[in-house]
Amino acid sequence: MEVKEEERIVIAKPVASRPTCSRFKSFSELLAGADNASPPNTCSENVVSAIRPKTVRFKPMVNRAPSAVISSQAELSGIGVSNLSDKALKSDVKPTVVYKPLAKLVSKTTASLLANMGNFSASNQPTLQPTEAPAQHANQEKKNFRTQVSPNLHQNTPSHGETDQISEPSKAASQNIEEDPKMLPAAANADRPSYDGYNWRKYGQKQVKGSEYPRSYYKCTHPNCPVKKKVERSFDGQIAEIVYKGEHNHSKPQPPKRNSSGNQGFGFTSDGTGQDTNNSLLSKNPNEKNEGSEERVENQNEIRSYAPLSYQGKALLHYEHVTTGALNAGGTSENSIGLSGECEEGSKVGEDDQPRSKRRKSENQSSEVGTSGEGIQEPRVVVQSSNDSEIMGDGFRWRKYGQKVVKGNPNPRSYYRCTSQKCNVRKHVERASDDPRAFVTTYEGKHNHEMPLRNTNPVASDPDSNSPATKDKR
DNA sequence: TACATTTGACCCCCC
DNA sequence: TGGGGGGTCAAATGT
Repeated sequence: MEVKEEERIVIAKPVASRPTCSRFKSFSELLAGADNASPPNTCSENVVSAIRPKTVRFKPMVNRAPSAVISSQAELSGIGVSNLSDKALKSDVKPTVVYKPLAKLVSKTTASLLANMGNFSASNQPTLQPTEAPAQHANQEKKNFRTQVSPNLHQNTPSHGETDQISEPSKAASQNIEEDPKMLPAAANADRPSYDGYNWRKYGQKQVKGSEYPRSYYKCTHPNCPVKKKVERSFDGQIAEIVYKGEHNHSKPQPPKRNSSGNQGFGFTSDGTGQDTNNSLLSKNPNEKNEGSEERVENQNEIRSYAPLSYQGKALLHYEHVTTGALNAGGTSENSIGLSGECEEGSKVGEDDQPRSKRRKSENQSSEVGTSGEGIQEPRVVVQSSNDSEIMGDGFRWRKYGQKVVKGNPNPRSYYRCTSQKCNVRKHVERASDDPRAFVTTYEGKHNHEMPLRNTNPVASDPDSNSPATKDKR
């Protein structure tokens, strides 16, 4: 059957994370199904097997492209866009698309970018990413909101959190893209700038216990730059978590301004941490050391969270996404974001031009990062979300201080503290073992302060804001 | 030919 | 003090 065939393809594909099956079902669902013991499809199994591919290189399979796209979308949708998809998904058995990307207006720039994006046919992206991604990103970056939203609610109201979610999709897309791109010749990927605007080189990947996702290790390619980051991606290709270590001792590399074409601006590709990139790109703030900052965790997984449970229950986090980078405020910024996500490809495209080595060199040049003129961006302000803390669905700002795998649940548990100085409230979040899509949040203590306002406007809103300025100060 | 990614293996840290 | 696990290294592989 068709499915089988695809599965096969999947297997062949190195990227375990992206089960081709996605087309049929989202990975998460598959997982869920697996957990439930009711394997949704044969695919699930296959997928599993595929998960740990041995060095198989991706070959840009013709077939794959479509599938990939689809998957990406699905994933994306799943991630961010829960809204549309939610209904559909829920209603449908098709888990594949958890969320569908909402069609949103895209700025011209975005459109152009998209258009430029090579692989992704305009068809795909434009609809998906451009629309959502941008908006989402902006939000995301704002803070990594984790919203606990009911599945349905998710996107209905594009609230911040939602937006974040949305962004996710974009990210997801980006990620997917990223990954796909990875599939691209290695060289092409090399040192490619991520959304955060920095260039990263993958130096390792490992399956971490308790984590469903493989963890990838990246180093900043800038000479002498100690910054490293760990990226965990969900099978969907979504970034489950990103942790930065160290601070960049250099400004962001300028995005290659090669062609005037839209791509240019985004030279970056997502390393897999697409998120980061988003910010950076958008933000272009030279300052952004966002990433660099000690450790930031971005969880996007949550995006999928479904039902927001009250404190105790299973809370679904939309996603915790902390974009390292700044977020674009407003939808416009989105463009960039969305782009960014997609940009990978675009970026790649652009970068392809240059020899990898050059790319690296370009990094060094980064000093001007901010300027990148990629026309792409609209001067939108990008707010950098502070990676340190994020406003979660519960409306409070939390800082992740640990993660651990607890018995009884294969999923890692993340520990958060309320960032309010006087507040001792803590909570830990973990995926429900029975329902990977659901997050269980347990709170300890009571807040002795009011819930921080969430600003819709990324820039202004966060006190913590990650606005570049603030960060810098920090 | 050069370079990036993959991945098994090793090292070190923490419990 | 030992074991487990995370993080890093480096050869192999592929583009």
